[in-house]
Amino acid sequence: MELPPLIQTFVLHFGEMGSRWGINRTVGQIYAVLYLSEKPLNADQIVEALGFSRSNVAMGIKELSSMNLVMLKHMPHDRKDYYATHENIWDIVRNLAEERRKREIEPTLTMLRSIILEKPKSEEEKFAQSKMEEMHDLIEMLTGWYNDIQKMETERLVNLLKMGSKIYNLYQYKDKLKIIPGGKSQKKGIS
Amino acid sequence: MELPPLIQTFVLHFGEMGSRWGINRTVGQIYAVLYLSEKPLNADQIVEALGFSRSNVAMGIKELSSMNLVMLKHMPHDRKDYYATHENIWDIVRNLAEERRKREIEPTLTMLRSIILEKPKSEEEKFAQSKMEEMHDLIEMLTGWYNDIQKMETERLVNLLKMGSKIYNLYQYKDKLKIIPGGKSQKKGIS
DNA sequence: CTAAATTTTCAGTATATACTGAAAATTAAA
DNA sequence: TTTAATTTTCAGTATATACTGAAAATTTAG
Repeated sequence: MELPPLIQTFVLHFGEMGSRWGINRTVGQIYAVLYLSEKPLNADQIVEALGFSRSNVAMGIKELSSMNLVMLKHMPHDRKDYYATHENIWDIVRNLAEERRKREIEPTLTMLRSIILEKPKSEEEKFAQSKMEEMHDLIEMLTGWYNDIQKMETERLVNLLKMGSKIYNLYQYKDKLKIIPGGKSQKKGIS
Repeated sequence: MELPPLIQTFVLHFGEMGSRWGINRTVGQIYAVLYLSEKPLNADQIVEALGFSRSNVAMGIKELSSMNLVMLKHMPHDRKDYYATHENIWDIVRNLAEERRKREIEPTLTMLRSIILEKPKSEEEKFAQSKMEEMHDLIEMLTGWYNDIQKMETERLVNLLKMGSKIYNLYQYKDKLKIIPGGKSQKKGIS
């Protein structure tokens, strides 16, 4: 690998981090190289940059594609496949979140739902079921919120994030406020 | 393992899920058994329930402790160590989030900060640096929001979550609203 | 269609991670 | 203290995951 040192540090770190993110070292490094590259790269360029075998790179790309983390591109007069990460970093965040929901949350929710429906055959099972129900309701609340957020435009989302918990200063007055006349619309309370 | 079938399903699922959560099967299953148990359990009871070796259970408990996911308890006239999960499920969520921040986010932020400070030696490095800066700023914004949220009382947090993106209906009027006289307090706009 | 370029698959192998039993360390009752 | 109960550590082994080269499949230019 003969990447500039500054880039190499990032790439290696991303590879290490990968394992904590459910992707392996190879996949993490491939993603990092693509993220930092100004132009899309083909598989041979990635091999060149990282020193993995061609087949390993192919598998890594396959995994990244299945996670919607890279896009296939083509260059004029070149039949090789080129790959790039998404332009907008918020698209990446949204994709990552969605991937995690699908892989880490959804299966658990399904499992919980089916177990909760069963009839408990002992006090032990009854207690366990109540704990599972609690977990189910919590996850459902969190994913409900997440779905709401996922639908928002990025600009609005950023505004909300920047406000942080200060939004609560508004919330506590939700039933007591009224818009000062003169704006585009008037509203009493919040639906 | 001779757990009731309903509990066994949950435990096995949690074990499988563990690998996607950065903990291994053993650790996931131990956690699941503790979560569903009405009383704290000692290591031998966990061995009994799951069929792992004593030493494997010891290591699993050690890892769960280091993640603040289990608490050590003692029973009268019994010198064995007993373990239990936190009572309040929100404490669990907060702990999990904090663990992830420490393990998945903080190291990356540190690495990004140090690289951004270096002088780029080529156009390629310059571009890479700008991408890293973008990533850094995004992560900082998200963790800033997260810190805000982490400080909130659970009840308030739940209210906010239930509102979801409807909160934005409030936000857009933030500079235009005034509290209807007669409430406990009055405020113009938001600090 | 044929043939060259390119990508993908997969069985075998290497590497990393998890698990065990035995032995060491710790704890606390006597 | 001593000693029995209990927990923890660790070297060796088993298991799972990652990686490779060679061969198969796919793609496209001619």
